[in-house]
Amino acid sequence: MDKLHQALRRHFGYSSFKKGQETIMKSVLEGRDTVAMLPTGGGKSLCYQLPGFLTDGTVLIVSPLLSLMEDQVQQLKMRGEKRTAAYNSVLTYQERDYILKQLHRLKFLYISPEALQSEQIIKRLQTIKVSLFVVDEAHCISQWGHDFRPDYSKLGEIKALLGNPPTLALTATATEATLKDISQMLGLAEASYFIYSVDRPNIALHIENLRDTAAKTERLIELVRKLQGPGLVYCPTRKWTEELAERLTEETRLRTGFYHGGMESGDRMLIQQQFIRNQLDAVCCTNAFGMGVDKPDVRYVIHFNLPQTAEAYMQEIGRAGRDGQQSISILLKAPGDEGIQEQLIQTEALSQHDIDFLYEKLADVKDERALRDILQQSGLSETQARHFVHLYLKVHHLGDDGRELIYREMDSRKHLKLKKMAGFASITESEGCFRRGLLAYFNEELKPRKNSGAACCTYCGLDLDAYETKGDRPFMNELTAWEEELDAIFAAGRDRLC
DNA sequence: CGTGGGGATTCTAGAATCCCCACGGTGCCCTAGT
Repeated sequence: MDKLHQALRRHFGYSSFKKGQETIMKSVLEGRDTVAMLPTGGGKSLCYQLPGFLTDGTVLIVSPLLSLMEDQVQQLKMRGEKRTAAYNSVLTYQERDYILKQLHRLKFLYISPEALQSEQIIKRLQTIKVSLFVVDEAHCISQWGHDFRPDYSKLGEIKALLGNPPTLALTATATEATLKDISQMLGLAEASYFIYSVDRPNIALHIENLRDTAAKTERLIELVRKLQGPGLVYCPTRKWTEELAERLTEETRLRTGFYHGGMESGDRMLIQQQFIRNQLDAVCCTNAFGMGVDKPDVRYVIHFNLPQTAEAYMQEIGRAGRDGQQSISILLKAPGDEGIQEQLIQTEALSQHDIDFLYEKLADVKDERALRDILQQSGLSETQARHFVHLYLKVHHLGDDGRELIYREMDSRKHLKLKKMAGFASITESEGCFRRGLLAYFNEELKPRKNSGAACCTYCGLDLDAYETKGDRPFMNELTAWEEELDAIFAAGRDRLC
């Protein structure tokens, strides 16, 4: 048995690797920069955890969500690896100080791109050996780094400040253009690429065209009532998640919840936990729900509106059928769906006129905080202000006025988003196999389907009845929920005592 | 594009109606002053 297999057995208790894992790890262990795309549930974290055990130094993992970091830290600790920590705003000052002092003893350190901007932590990281620089959910670099979370675009600089340690970028869904963007932003000129199919053959792809929103609502109720759960319903706005959850509860009597970014973090955790523990049959959610929700048996994902991009669609339907069992994704369309999305993109970008106005207001302000305060008072949203400040500081650094560059950047971001949106809309409208069209967007060819039991898509023919509930289903039953709750409390208590 | 909050207007002194405008989705971050 070779070193990798031995370590796999010793640290994780597995006897074999999943597809792709071994080649990716070998690349990492040879010290090469590596970009890897593995399907959801393909065991991405193992790709840096195992090499971490086999090399000296600390593995630094950039992660997009606090909850994701906490989950990973907990899992590693449960496996017996105590030299693991997450550095973020959840910690108290003392806890943070402790981590900074103990940095050289850590095997795995999880951190957000924002926390990684702190001079203090960079200075400390420069004194230790970073054996591997990992960017988890690396598509966030491309998806968010340009505007929503600009700190993602600075990871390349930080990697350089740390002496360019070997780097591993991991994602489940990316087009060729996104992968290029990731490598460019991280400064990976000569990375090795390991790209596996984005296709999920066990998820049937269904599209239904309906007259209007009212018709979609009726159809949704009918579907949720009939389909084998549990399932997710992706909604376009926060308000829709709440309204549809209420309608579904009334009309189907199933246990339905809602989830969006405007909720208290405690409520968000509760819904996630209830969904994972099968205490909810369906969750109506915005695109906030999903990353880090590792539930194997989600049976359906319904989209109440067109997602903004094909990447978003793939990611969201990918939350179904991680156990490999038959699952279905249903896209409900109605004329005018794109209008709302398009308007969102249009209003988010600043016009030349806005930019001129801001330039006059800012004149000689140099301090970043003062900049942001003035921008907030100008009626910009927080996201708009952050995006502008990011570009403003970047072009000022170059020494000229930079206005032209900002015009162009804003405009090209907007057009790129509109293009992606129109691209996905046209895939859903074109004649022919939907899966083929979708895979073509990711530069993939549809291979002959081995598993003849799995349906492909609406065009190729699928039988919705096959996805209906079989036998009795657990209707709203407070006693069951109460007993499960108690079990969970006892289980948690036992863990603590051990 | 579609919706909803809020201010202004209306006909006749407090509520009904209108119109305009803002908003819509994704998450990190101790900022400062109690």
